[in-house]
Amino acid sequence: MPDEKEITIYDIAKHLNISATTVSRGLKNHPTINKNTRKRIFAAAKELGYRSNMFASSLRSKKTYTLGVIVHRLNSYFVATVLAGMEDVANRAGYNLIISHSLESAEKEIANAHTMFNKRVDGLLVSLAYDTENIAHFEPFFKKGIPVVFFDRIYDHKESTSVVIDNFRAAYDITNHLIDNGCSRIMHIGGNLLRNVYADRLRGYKQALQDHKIKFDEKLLFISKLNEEAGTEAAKLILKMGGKQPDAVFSANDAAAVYCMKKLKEAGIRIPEDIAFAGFNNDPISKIIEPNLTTVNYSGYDMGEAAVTSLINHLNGISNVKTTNSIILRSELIIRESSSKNKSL
Amino acid sequence: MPDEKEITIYDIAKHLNISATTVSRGLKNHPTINKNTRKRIFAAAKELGYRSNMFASSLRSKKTYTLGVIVHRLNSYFVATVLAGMEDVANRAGYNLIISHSLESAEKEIANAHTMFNKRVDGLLVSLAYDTENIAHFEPFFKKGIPVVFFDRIYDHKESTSVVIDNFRAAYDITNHLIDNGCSRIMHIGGNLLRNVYADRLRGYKQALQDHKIKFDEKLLFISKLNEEAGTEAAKLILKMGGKQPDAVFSANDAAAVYCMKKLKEAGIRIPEDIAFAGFNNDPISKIIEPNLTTVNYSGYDMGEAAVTSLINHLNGISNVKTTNSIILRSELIIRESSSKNKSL
DNA sequence: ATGAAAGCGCTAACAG
DNA sequence: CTGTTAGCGCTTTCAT
Repeated sequence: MPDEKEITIYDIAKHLNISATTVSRGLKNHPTINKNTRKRIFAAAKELGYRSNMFASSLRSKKTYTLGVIVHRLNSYFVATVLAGMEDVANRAGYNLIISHSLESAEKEIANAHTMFNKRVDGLLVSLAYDTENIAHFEPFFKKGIPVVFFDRIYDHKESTSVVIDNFRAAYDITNHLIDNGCSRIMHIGGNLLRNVYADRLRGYKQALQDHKIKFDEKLLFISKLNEEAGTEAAKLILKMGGKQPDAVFSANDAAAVYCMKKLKEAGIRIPEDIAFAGFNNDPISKIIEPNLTTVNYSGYDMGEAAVTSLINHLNGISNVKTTNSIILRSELIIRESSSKNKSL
Repeated sequence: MPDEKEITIYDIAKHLNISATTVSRGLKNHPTINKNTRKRIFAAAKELGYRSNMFASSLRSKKTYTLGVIVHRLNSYFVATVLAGMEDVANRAGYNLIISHSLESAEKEIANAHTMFNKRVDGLLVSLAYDTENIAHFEPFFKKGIPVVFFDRIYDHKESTSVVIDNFRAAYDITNHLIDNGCSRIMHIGGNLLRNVYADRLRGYKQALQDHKIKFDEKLLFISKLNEEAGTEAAKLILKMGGKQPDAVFSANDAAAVYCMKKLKEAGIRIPEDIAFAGFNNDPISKIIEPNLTTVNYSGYDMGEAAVTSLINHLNGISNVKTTNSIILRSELIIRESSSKNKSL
């Protein structure tokens, strides 16, 4: 083992004939240390190959400069963009990210929360798993005053900030768009209603129907995991409907929409002529499927940025959870061929 | 701040009228501690709400039970699968993962390596960024005897293990497949040749050509970043070739293949009749594009599992980098419609 | 502007 | 099987 021994601030202190205290302060650019002394300290640190011992530091100072992130999955274009946004802001502020994923399982999310707690993150960023029923596993954070920010898949809680888009509005708009294109039997492929994103999208859908005097039909609601399998299942369901097939499908995400389209196309259904389609998220696959999928776009990067900014502000005592309860980001409807019954673009 | 004070092993010790040492050992299930005492310790820990202080522990023991992971990007189906495999094995062995991404930039990779080093990870798992030229930034790890395992995008280094598939062979096979389907002017969309994966795939492609007495044509080689833009560029290039267009394209990844196909289709080129296509990685989009894309499949999950297993074994002194230099995983050719010139499946 | 001393919470000898 | 002792490397009063 070529284990050169670690250089500590004491080594630097000895080397410079000053005290460890001064070195510690100097390294942190403490103002009470002579500028020249500081320079010498940094030079010595570099020369000796010093690296700070975060454990010793954290043990003492009780700050870790680490933020925990729990996402529902990693394998998602949207999530990856969020993480990129988070990392940018965090790094710029001197924080590091510990990323973990729940794989959509509440059980794993709970385990991750435990780990984060034990790693003593300074703050936590969470997008809930598909089937998380309550947030008891974050209670320890609240109790200790460790700030928790929810993003996208949020949970309303008086002690934490949420970063979201107006899912209700976006769903309302996209459903209206389908109706404007002459659709009236619109199927909705939704997700677990425990999750705000899916509950709100369903509400928006229902509201749009109601505002056009279209009666909500229970049979046209398909709640699922919104994955490939779910999309295929939805298609099978549609194919079994016989004459009462929908003339449009609004899916709460792009994946389910795309796999549903795929299956229907194989069965000879024409899109959008027979059935129009709309998704949600503007995933890259929405531009690969033919016809290209109408969807809702919102910036994961901005969301990540907003979430971390809010968290760090809070950590610095600049903002307060009591005043900032939620941050709403912009979203936009992207109309593509899959929903244009009249003309193909 | 509702900052209840932290419970330490001393609190437990006092509570139970035993020494801190015994508590420390008991918590770790040290065999020399009476089974009954252990039970009482755990009960007390739970009762008092104890949580271990990893900093104090790491400071003392010099082990962090943390593995660093540096991937080229997060936003990739393959990478996400790898991470899932890694997490499974790591967690089961009591290790945690710190994940970071270089966003394909060598500069960011270097910064990440620094961070990992300062966080004192017990071991490192790396898939290199697109343009990393050397691995000087991992030198500190080698020097300190911290094991580094490369996976997928590896770098041959005498002190570290690599986990890969036989890229040469896979590319050779897929090119042969195209030739067997009657193609002879096969274009290759490749990546940076600094990366083993792309260099090996190019070699496999060339070897297949040579074995069929087809001369390698420099004009049919397009080196790029293999992203959406690159695919589109490749398509433009093909369209400009006039009569000398290729009759097949083998892309070193699915993304470039798919976006190239998309552009060509818009221009009226028929696939596979005019130009056959093959990609690499079996990304979900390969099954969305029409016609479905022939590609090479290999399990990211298995790769993640293998990499972490190897790393942990090494940490436990079970295996040795000097004996295990590389682990080769299985891959398979998946033939779909995009390459079947004769009949559509 | 700098230093001395006292821990932060845990673990690793070494003793019993 | 259990306890005593002595730090790990750093930060933080409190002095000077």
